[in-house]
Amino acid sequence: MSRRLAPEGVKRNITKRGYARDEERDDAFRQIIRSIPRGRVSTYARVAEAAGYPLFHRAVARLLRKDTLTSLPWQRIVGSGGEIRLKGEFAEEQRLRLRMEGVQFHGERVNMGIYQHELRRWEVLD
DNA sequence: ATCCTGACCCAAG
DNA sequence: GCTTGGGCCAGGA
Repeated sequence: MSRRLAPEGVKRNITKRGYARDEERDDAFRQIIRSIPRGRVSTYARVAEAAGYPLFHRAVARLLRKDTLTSLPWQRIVGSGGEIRLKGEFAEEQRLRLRMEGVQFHGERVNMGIYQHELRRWEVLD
């Protein structure tokens, strides 16, 4: 069976909790993140929006911080404008990983004009 | 409940 | 170009 993530009718854009299971939201994020191919990148905000949860960019960052070991290509998520948002050695690790995938930088930033991946707005589960 | 902080973002200046 | 302030959501103290 399949279902749309963030189905119609789910309330969004409101500041109260509890309108969607956090786990459901995180699954939506994981789907989107895994859809980014090698050598391409996307941003926190775009992942959130594509998953059906605009304004939840910070939640994407939280997930990546906590969920690094679940085979997510975390290095492919960067800040708007291609900025690396990790700090210190972690930022270096991300740059290294991206460069190994062939992503080139313009100064400190990823060249988004070339490497930004156009995300599909929804994904099918199962 | 309040306060602080963060792998965020964007409009202004 | 960069810096700032305000907005955003959620987790932890």
